[in-house]
Amino acid sequence: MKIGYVGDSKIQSFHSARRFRLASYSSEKFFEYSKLNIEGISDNITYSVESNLLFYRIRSEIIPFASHEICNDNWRDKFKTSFEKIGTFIQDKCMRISTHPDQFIVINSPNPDTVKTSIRELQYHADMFGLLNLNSSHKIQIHVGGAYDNKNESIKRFIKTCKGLSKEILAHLAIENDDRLFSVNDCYIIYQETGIPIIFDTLHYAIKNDGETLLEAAHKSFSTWDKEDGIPMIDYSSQQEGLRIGRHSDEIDVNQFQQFIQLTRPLNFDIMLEIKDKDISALRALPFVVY
DNA sequence: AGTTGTCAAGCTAGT
DNA sequence: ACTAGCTTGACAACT
Repeated sequence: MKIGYVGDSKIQSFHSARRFRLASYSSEKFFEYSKLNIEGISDNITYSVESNLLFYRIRSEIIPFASHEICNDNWRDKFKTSFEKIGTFIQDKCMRISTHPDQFIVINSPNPDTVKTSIRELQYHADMFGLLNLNSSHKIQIHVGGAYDNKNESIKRFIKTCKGLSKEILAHLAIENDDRLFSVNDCYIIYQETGIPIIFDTLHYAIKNDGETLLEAAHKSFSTWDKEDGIPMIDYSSQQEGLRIGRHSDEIDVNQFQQFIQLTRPLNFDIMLEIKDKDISALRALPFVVY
C-alpha cells in the first residue's frame, strides 16, 4: 500500500508546472520550461522517496503545449535521457506513477475535433510513460466524459473510441468514477467491454453512487485490475465542511482516514490524495497506511 | 513589489 | 443565453 500526492510538494519549493502563454510560444521557451519542469518532477520524486511517499502524480503541464498543434519541437528526443534516468529511479525505488489529463480531455464527445485533441493529449501522456520506461501498472486516469442527455449512448461512444486507441495509450488508461454522471457501476460497463480498470474515487462515490456500500463499490472497482494493471489505485479525498458538495478539503481529516483504512482493511490498494495541502496531508496519513 | 486577471481545450447545472 | 465550477497554479498585466 502506497500513498502520495499530486504535483508539487507544499513543504518543499519544487516547481514542475511552469507555464507560458500560447501567444508567446517559442522553441526556446518551450525547451527551457520543459527542462525546468522535468527537473521539478525529479526533485519531487527524490523527495517523495526520502519521505516514504511512493505514489506520485505527474502534472499534465510538464511539457507545455505538448499535444497542441503549435508544438513541433521534438521534446521526446531532447529529453529522452532525462526521462530514462527518472524512470530508472522510479523503478529502483518501487514507486508508482499516475497522470490525470484534465477536464478538456473527453473521448466520448460527439464533437470529433474534441475527440481528436483528447487523443493527442492521451498519446502525449503515453509517450511520457514510454520514455520513463514504465509498465502498464502506471496509469493515465481520465473521466468517462459527458452524458449529452443520453448516458447509454455516451458510454457506447466511449467504448467505440477506446477500440481505436493506440496500444500505448490502452496499456496505461484507467477511468475514474465521477461525482455527477458516471458511477462505479457505469464505469464497470466500460470495463466489461474494454478491460480498462476503474480507479475508485472515495469522494465521488460518496456524492454519486447507486446505493451500494463503500466496500461493495471498492470491491467492484478493484475487481477490474488484472495482473498487468497492478494493485488497484484509489483517489482519496474528503468533503470540505460547510462548502459546496464535491469541494475537496483543504487538509486531511486523519480520524476519517483512519476509519477508512480500518473499514477497507482486507483490501490492498495505493492511495492518491486529492487534498489541497498535498504532502502535508500525505505525511500525516502515512502512519495509518498498512504495508 | 504586490495585486488582480487570465490562460488551449469541455461539459453540466444553475441562473 | 450565460456563466461558475471542476482543480489550480502560475504567468502576464496591471497598480
